[in-house]
Amino acid sequence: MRIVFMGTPDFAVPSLKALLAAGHEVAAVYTNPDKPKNRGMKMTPSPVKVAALEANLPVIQPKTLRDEAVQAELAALAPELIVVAAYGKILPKVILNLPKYGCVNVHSSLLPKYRGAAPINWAMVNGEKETGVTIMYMAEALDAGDIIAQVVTPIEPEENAEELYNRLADLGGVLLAETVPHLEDGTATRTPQGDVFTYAPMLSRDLCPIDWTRSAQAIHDQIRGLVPWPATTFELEGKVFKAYASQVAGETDKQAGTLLGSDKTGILYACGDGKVLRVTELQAPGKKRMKASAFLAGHKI
RNA sequence: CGCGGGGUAGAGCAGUUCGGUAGCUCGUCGGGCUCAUAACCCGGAGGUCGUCGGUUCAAAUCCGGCCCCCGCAA
Repeated sequence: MRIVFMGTPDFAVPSLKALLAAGHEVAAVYTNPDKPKNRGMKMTPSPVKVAALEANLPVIQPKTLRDEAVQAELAALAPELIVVAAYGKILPKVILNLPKYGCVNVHSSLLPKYRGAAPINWAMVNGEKETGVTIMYMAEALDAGDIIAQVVTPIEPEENAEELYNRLADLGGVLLAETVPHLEDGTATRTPQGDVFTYAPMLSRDLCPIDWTRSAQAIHDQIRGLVPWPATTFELEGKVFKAYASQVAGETDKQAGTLLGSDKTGILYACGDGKVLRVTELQAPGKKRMKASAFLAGHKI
């Protein structure tokens, strides 16, 4: 099938590769323009752009899809299907109606739960036991289209959002490759999402500070759910540290937020439910992310 | 020129201000102790102090160049 692919971050790369591996003709890859990032604000291409160039695919990076010239260029590619995976732009109606088989989206949640930008993180932060990937037809409202296919996966108790992200990205590619033939032969189903849904808005720094009065499990979910960005924060020795991994460990009668000390593998804090949280991976200001055991080798707590 | 930190033993750090024997914690190796240990005790190995040059009797430390790394910022 002749497909135009649209995506930007790492999450979209397995989907693109799955289409290629399945032998589809990818006429072009749309991705967000290179942006100045990192130290020195160097211009950085998106992961999808890198993957597309490796595959010798044409890359198109419009600033907006509302521009008529951009739309005409897309129409000229004559896609039979447009596949969108975390592209980062809203597709106007003219584009939604362009391809013969429509526009489908790979979304990393079990819709209608967690529509929006950060479904993986929110599912974990909220302590969900399972999540998944949904392929759906795209509608004008964000992540509101009819569901074509879903795959469910458990959220492992000690997994972090980065690991889950990678798993879901791969699952998305697999599910996409399975689904496209059904679109082509007309056996794909369409299930409306209904009226009940939730949103997973963009992550922000407001979500980062630890509230030690919450339960140890809730804080644990927060820490692992915000990896690698924006990362949960806590204060130590008057400085703001980031926490990247933790364990719920034992009980205490100390007040929530009390620094209980440290052991071989981490720094111990009292939480609101009388449980202890052990921070096992952290990052000091200006330093790199490291195991708490390494940090403790050079710092007395 | 976006802001900032750093390169010292396998890891994490101190030492640099004020040049003078390379140090701490962890790990590792060997031995001891213990019913037992990510416990404790004793002993050992392991470092061109990023690199090139300069100053000096003497440079991890002072001066200059170069290389590399990292954090913030999304």
